[in-house]
Amino acid sequence: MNLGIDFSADSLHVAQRLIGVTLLVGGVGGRIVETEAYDRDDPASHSFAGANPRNAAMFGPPGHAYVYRSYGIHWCLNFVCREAGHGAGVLIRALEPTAGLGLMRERRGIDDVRLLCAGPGRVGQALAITRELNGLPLDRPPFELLPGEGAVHVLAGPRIGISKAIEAPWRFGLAGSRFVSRPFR
DNA sequence: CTTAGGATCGCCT
DNA sequence: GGCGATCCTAAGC
Repeated sequence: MNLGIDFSADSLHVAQRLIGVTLLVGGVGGRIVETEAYDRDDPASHSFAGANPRNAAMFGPPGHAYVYRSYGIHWCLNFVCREAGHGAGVLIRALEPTAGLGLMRERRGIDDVRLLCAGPGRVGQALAITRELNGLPLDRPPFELLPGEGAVHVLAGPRIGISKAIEAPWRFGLAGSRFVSRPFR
């Protein structure tokens, strides 16, 4: 049970509910300000063509991590949704840094807070995400999810960096946040 | 401000 | 051999 978030729900629902929630990995992280939903019948999803060694965690139990290597360089973090075997998930695209700023600056090699976690690859580097975390449950260390404060206004728009299903408005963000990877419009 | 190229891994045809 | 759920740097308007 994480904050009343039901990870067995639809990835679209989970992606919106995660906005405003604080994500920490080993005590380092911040408030989630941007997510993207992916689903099994979604041409842009890693799970679209079925399970393989790389995306296996996406077909595992909900409420666990799916970590993948992007462009052979970056590590990106997803939260698995639906039931085991379905293949849905939510990509964590950006955080507003709130905890472990010094460590994140060191790992990223930059000072600008605004750019520490503004993008899925940057989140991975700042939180030291690696394949060791792939498949691990989100309700136990090193993961920690903390409830957001008050109501949040969530914006939606097309997902970024994909070439299929480019029109689906399955990217979500915290209205007014300057920590998103790209503005909503 | 926008655009272009390189880095580099795993699964695909 | 091709192509990404990306990011950084450099160069051009």
